[in-house]
Amino acid sequence: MTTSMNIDNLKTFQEIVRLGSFSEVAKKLGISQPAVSFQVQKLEQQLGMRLLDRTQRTITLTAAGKRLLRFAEAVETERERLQHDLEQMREEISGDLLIAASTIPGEFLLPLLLAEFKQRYPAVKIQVDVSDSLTVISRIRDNTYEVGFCGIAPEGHDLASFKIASDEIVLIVFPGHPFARKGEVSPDELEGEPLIFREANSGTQRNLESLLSQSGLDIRKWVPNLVLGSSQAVVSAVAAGAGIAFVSNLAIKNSLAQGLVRQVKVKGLNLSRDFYCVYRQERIVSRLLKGFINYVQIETSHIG
Amino acid sequence: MTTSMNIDNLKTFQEIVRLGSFSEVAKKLGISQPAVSFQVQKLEQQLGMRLLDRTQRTITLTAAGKRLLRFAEAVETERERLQHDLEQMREEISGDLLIAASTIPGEFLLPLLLAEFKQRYPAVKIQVDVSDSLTVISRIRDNTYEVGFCGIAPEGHDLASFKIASDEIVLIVFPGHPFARKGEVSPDELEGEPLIFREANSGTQRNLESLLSQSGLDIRKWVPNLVLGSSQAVVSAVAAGAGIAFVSNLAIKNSLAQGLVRQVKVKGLNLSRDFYCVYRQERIVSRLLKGFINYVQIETSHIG
DNA sequence: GTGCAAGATAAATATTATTTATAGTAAAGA
DNA sequence: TCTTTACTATAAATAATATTTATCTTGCAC
Repeated sequence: MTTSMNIDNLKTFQEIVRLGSFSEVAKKLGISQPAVSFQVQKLEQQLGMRLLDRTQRTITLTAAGKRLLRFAEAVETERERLQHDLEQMREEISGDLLIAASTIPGEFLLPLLLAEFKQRYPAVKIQVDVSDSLTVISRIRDNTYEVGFCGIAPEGHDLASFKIASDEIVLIVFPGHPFARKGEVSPDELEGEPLIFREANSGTQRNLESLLSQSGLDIRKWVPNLVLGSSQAVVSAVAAGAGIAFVSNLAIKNSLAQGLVRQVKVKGLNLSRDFYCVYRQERIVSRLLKGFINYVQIETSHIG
Repeated sequence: MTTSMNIDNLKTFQEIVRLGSFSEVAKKLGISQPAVSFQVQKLEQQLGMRLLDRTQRTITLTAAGKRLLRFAEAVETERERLQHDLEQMREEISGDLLIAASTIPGEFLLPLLLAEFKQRYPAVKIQVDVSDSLTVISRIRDNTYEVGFCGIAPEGHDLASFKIASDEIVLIVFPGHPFARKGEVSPDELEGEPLIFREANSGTQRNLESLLSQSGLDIRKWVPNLVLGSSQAVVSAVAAGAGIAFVSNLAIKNSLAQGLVRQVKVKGLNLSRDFYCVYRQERIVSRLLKGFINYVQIETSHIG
């Protein structure tokens, strides 16, 4: 009966008092009107007192409501101070960050991560250089870069690392394609299918080729049906029915959910890889680097 | 990403700092250890910063963690003040409360409601007198009582009322009884069944008899197999297989959920009724009465 | 190394909040 | 007085979140 009290509910309450209307508040907060009703009911039940006398046209605070309003304001003030101080602590984090990344992380993982990081720590300047996984690791080892992101966990005790994401190269087809119904195909069946690629000299493409050949599938013997300039373009082309393609599952989350493309298993082919954040433990001296690694850890902690 | 912040999470956080151990906190708060982990993770994600450096043996606050702790303490202080002031407002509510109630509300609804009310407003003295629904209404109308609870919504504009509960008289049998499998029986099938009753002169029993006879079912022609002194005793006897009985569904919630008895429909019999809280609008002058009615409204608002 | 203690994680489950659709209600206008 | 309107309340379904149980990982002590 004495359940948690949610700070959002308090904000809703404050807005109600300010605007004098449940539906206005709902509009303003981008939730439905019943949600506002329920939030008030929850507060009233938690406190065991009526907070608002609501008639059709007017909403008046009860004595208890007035008291709660003061509480809400006090909490709000404190919360703003907290926010401010934390910002402050983030501002203190400034400087340059030198990041080495291999293709997939550099293309799919880092853009989002870095955008959010920059928003939180605006004073930080970031440079990302893309190469392959082995180069990333050796550049971290020789101190050319401070942090690296790659598809190989480093050996040896000089480098620390943690997993940031799981990735799998998958075959995608457009939903009307015969493969879509089968769900799984054998490598032989792929021959003759119109394949869509990235440009042959792009990192993603080279990566793909080497990965597939490791699994015994040499895609170079297939003539590409279409060669495009970005992974997103490849996905769009598949969705449009122009052919089939191998892509990272990190690139197709949305398109899959929207049903624009279908994922098809290839028998005997398992191209899942983990990606790691790599750094030299003893290089973590700057607050910036420490903050960045903390940040990456927290933001990726939910990933399998 | 900037989701609600829960005051319970703050408390958990404070406890962690105090006890220095997730599992201890879990034990103390009566939740599982992973729940504590998750709460901390949620806070860290909301604030985008690491709050606790946790190694196997020790847990240390980060700078951000220290700041959050101060916030948590501030909120806690404010919450205690709020609590205190609301108690105060409740203390001011004192005096005598004269309640008239008909049998079912008096027996099933009010005990719980009044117990909680007394706990909140300890200074209040309550007297409940039980009679039948019509008497309740006329006693409210003539100002003998201040509030009434009965199974009839009053006519006329001098009395205000609102629904507090829905009740249905149902036939219950023990789970092994042939009726239990059928789920529905006709009134004729009831003849010869061992019926269990309350004493003939109890309010509940008289009520039941009149209700059933209104539906064309005269139970007085059946000889009771067993006569008991309380509704709970009747339910227990049915659960023990001593016979079948008509009872209010308000009395069997638990027993039903535990599978001790089964509810059986009787064809053509619909004995559902609503119960109301009744009062004279213009008599609500005392803070006590107002507080009581508010309280009842809030506590029963979830009822269909 | 082996075992232990403490936190992290995964998957399943329980709980809670929110939405959509609908009902109910007082006030305003015809 | 009847209808319309502009609100809030409610129900049922759904979505989102939190919690639990079971298991895993890891650093530390022995």
